[in-house]
Amino acid sequence: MDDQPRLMHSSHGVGMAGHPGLAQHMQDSTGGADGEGRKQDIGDILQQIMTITDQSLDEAQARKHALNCHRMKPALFNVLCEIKEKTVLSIRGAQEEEPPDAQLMRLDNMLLAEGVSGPEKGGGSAAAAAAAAAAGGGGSDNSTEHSDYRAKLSQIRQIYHTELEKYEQACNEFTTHVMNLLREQSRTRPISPKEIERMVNIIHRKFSTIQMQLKQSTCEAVMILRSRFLDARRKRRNFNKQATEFLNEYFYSHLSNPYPSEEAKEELAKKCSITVSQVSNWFGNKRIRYKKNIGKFQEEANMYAARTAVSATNVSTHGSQANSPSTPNSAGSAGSFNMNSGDLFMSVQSLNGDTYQGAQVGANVQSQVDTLRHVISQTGGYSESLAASQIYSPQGINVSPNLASSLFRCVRNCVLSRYYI
DNA sequence: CCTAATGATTGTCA
DNA sequence: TGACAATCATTAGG
Repeated sequence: MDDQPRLMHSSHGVGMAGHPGLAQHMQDSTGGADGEGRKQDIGDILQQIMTITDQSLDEAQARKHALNCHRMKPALFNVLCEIKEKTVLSIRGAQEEEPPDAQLMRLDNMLLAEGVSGPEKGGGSAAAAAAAAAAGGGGSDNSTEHSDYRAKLSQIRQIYHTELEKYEQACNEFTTHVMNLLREQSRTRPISPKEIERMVNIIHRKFSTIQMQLKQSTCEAVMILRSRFLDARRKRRNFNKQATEFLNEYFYSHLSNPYPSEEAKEELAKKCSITVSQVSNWFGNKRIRYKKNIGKFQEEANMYAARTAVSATNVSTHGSQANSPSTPNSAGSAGSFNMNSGDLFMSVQSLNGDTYQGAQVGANVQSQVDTLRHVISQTGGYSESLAASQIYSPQGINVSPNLASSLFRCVRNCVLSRYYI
């Protein structure tokens, strides 16, 4: 406490606690004749008061009692009252009510929003979810990070509440102690109930300052936790295998136009447990990387084409519709788009396609043949659809048109010959 | 430890 | 605003 709690005088003439007959004493003390003797007495009393702290507790109590019973005590009391009245003016100005603290309100709001000072647990998880949403994160270990965040937040919450309780308890104890002390002192010096009340206010203000520091530290802790959580989410995590497969499936089956609509993105996001923006990122990356080096992705493309063909065939053979098995739901549409609508995506490739590598083409063709063999053996022979699919069209191979055409024919013949055996 | 793969970010353009 | 291109930063495999 930097500013000593000074006793405040209430309005003039208010009775002092424990001293209803103060005026009487005052009049008694002013009319005396033996001034010298009284001065001596007062000097003694003051001396005793000054040395009271040097004495033991029992001694002090005894001395206090003796002072209370001293015949000059009322006179001393009056003097104290006079001094107090004189000092009141200089003190009064310092006792203004503080306006509601904006910073405290901010802290309170934040603690409430973060679920630290809220009514019940669960606010923490909401905040965690909000943080996750803000980070745009998803992913497989989503829940573990959430629980980690929740655990840390509830730890903070617990510490906060424990400390708060401690402070409140200490504040109450101290207030009671001071009030008792003042009541006790009011027997020897003039203290009004209002002054006691003011003293209590001062104590409460001091404790609320401490509370604010606690709130501030808690807020800081939450912010640090939150930023760490968000940073962790911002870290790159590879998508799980299944998610990548879903994305690749879509990409290669829509190779002619690998630009999923918003709805398609949402559906993919749902299937892959990632966000729509992550889907967009993935397609953005995929398109550009595919375009940059088609050869590298050829095998992957073949694999997914084969896979979709297989699944399409399975669907068509097991399903009730037996009309057109050559048009698998996604691959088929892409294929037909490719053939009819001039394949914008791939035509871009043809224009700036400078990645021709002879050996690579050989490998590509070989891998295509292998894939097709595999597909045929799986499907029990179904080649027309595959021959028409964009993967095996001349445009689908990143070579000069003539070479591509001949290779394409070669592959198709190979396939057809196998089929017709 | 090096390197390729890959998800995310940023700046630019139509 | 979405796509693209370049780049960053992290992960994973040898």
